[in-house]
Amino acid sequence: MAEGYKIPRGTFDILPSESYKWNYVMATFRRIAESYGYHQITTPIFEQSDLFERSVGDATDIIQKEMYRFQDRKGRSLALRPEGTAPVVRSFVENNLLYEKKGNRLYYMGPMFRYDRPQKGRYRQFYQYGVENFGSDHPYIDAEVIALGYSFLKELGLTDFSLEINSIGTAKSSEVHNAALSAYFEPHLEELCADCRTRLNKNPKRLLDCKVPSCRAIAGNAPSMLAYLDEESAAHFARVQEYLTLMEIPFTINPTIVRGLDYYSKTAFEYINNNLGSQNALAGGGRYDTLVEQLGGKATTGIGFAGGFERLILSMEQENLSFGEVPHPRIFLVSLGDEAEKTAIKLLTDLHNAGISAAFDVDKTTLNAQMKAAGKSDTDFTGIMGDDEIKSGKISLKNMRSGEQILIPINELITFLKKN
RNA sequence: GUGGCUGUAGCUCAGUUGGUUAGAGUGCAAGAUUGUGGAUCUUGAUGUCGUGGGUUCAAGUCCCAUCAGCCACCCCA
Repeated sequence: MAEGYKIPRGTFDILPSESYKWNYVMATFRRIAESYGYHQITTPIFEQSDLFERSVGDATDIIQKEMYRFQDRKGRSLALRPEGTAPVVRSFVENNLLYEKKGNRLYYMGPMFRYDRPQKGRYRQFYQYGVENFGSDHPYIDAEVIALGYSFLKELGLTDFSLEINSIGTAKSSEVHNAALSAYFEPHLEELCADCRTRLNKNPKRLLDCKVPSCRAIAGNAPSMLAYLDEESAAHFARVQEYLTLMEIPFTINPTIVRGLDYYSKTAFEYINNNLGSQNALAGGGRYDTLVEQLGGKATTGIGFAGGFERLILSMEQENLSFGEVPHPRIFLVSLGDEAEKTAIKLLTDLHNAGISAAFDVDKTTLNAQMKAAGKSDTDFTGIMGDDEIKSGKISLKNMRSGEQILIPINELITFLKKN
């Protein structure tokens, strides 16, 4: 480390002692997604930059200041993906997945990149899981996608979160609402905070959940999003709620949920954990009925959500939840003397070939040191071999949890370990 | 991108108004224990005091810059 290299800002290593947590949540997500009939899709971590500019929205912070953009040697403008939906839609269109058996229920996991100021729960390279469902605009599908996310969080044991849903209507009704908001806030321009003044032009809906008290007071009487829903969106939203109720999924309606990406329409939802500090969104998503067509595909509706693994693990740690079994060897071999060491190494090879995790510490020679190493490894069993055992072809097997010790023939060890 | 707090051993942290060889707990290693781990005891190793500059006879301590983490804003996963 003479050079003192340091990890880039906002990134982190997943160290060996933490990896099992990541594997656990990833495996759980995969299991839940597959139980809902979803199939995994993996897309590159970089794409043409205009894929994101056109879908996420030119004016959004994600595109304006957070995207890692670069040129390759041929001058192509590429970007490290800041989110997962656009690439999946790109692949869906490019590969005509609409016509594939496994094409319209997709899930993905992988790193995303956003040049943000790092904070707990917010990183420049972060890992997301998500699902996308194409081809049906039935409100049941909305409820099912929401249910998938809900089941996942529940399956992990999380309880400190809430599901908030909203409908942002169609692009048309949203425009009308924006106009109404502008008309409403315009006269109050002087009283608004600096952020809200820029929001007024960029995205008036954002004024609705400003945290500044003076803005809040004004926003209190502002025209609500729900009041401006077109008939179809309103009916759709009502039915989504009916299905969620039928599925016994608790939710609250939060008319200030906006979502930061341009492509959303109708249903929008977030899973919020209020103990996480200011980065409190566990996952979020919504319907995007025009995105596929916008990206050059046949008009196809879609809905999906994405969540961050970092915040998930943080929440689980806060709630003291289990990440499954901590990896440890099944058996640790201890040998005394040269003959025994040879036997141990042969046995170790057999164990590895049988797919049993087995450990051995050649550097430690005394029994005591080896036993200590065995204890530290958190092994289930320790197999001890000395002169006595070698002569009789047996191994002393100590159960490290109970302390019990038995003597069994070496050639029965693998069978024994598979059974116990 | 804005404002604030912090940075000393692998980890958690102490370090008095600037003063000589920078400490503790934990973890790590060895031994007590050359056929039995987890408890206890003994001993031991480990620090560019985030980095770079400055002030000073003297800087972990003061000043400036820089990097990083955290908190709030912003944004969002």
